[in-house]
Amino acid sequence: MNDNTTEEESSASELPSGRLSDFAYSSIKEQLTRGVYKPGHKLPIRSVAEMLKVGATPAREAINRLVFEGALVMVGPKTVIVPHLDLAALYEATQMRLALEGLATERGTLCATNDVVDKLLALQEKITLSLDEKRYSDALHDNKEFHFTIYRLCEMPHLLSTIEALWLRVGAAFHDLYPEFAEAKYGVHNHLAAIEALVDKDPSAVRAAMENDIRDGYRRLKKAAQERLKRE
Amino acid sequence: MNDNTTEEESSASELPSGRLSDFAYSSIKEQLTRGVYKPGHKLPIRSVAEMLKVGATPAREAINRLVFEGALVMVGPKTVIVPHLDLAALYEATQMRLALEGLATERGTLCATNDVVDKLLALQEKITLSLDEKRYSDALHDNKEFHFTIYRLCEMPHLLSTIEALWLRVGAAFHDLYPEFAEAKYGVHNHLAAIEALVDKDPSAVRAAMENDIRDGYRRLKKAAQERLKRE
DNA sequence: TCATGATTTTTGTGATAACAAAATTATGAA
DNA sequence: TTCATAATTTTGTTATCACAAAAATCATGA
Repeated sequence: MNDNTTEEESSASELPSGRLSDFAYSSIKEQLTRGVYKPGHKLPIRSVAEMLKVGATPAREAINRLVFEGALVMVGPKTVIVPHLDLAALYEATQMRLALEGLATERGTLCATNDVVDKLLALQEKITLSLDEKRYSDALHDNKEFHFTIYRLCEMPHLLSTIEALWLRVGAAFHDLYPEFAEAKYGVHNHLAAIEALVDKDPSAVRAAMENDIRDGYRRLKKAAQERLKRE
Repeated sequence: MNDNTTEEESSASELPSGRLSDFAYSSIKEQLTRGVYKPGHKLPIRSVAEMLKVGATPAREAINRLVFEGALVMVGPKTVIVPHLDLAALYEATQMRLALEGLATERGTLCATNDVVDKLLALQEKITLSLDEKRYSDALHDNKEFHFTIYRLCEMPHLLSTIEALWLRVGAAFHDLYPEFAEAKYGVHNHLAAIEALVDKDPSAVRAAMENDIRDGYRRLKKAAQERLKRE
């Protein structure tokens, strides 16, 4: 388990290879981060099973795992849904992100090589380009890759998978307002500051930059969520 | 899911009520924290199922969940075992504990009432008494309760369950050397400092005390583990 | 004694069916 | 309409079985 970390995403309907439970898990997970389902959408075992063309057992296992991770929520003994916007949950996730991603950043900084810096620079360029061309989905994807390229440096596998679960949790509940969220040149300044500090091998400076990035994202997401909630 | 938080432990073989998966989960979990199994002990689905007198499905689900939480480890495609002593894992868990429990402490401090302070004082007295009478198991239990009484104050449910998973992970791998670990008046000074700072409503002071407690525990556990590893 | 290959046993996975409980829909009265 | 209740459908849970793959055991030869 915990093969979360280095999976390169697969664009379309991948053929089930390996354990069907894992296939079901990553399928639902991808649909969640792509915003296929609206908040409140029900995910009954049999429907998921039929959709993915697997039996009930793998579907059940995948759903349970996602509930456990917080990417889906149980609102009744027999009803699992995609989570609604929830500012308290967003706040909690953000606080945990600051603590955990801050830790990973600081610990990883000293292990950074030139390769890493190059990769980060390349990623940042891709992000900027994607934003200019309004390909928000790509921008979000590379933004995630930027963060995790740093977090992977510290070689703490469980820390990494815990952070991934947090991203998934936020992504599941807030994906549908990512477009408006991404509008404002998301995180460019913070990313560049992080890279510079990384070159200087200054752990607390890198951490500060990343924390700023997280907080900026939180503020923007919160604002978008509040406006959305007001409108409804 | 995540009914982790406020379960009062049940001393003996509880009767399966509610979902059998949950029953299996808490049974194994309790056995793990009680140190019933030596590190390296295999936990095959069918054996667990037979032991708990449930079908294979609930046993499978419980085991998978514990693997996911890190309380059990997979060492092969078909073999999960109780984890061995692993100093790197202990270090990683400690770093995460410092980040997360520090967060919970700081956030909870301002919400503390007099009731809480009284409860903490009572717990600390129980701990000291248990240690004097060499009832280490009781001391460990109340020590955990002490910590979580503080962590619960911030009302961040997912943060809490993540912390619980960390305790379980450390407990599963290191339980068998808790006696030697607990010998030295574990944490008394730090706990008292935390209580005082809590009365003063000084978040960073409470956090510092709790972090000290975590670090002291880490050092002692590490030392005991190193000696154990050398002896073998 | 130890390594290596073959054989047997064990084990995880996934499909399926039965059951009880929950969720939904229909019904009826105020 | 609105609310409570009854009927019906949906749904999660669990046990069981078959199968393939892994693990353990045994046999063989150096």
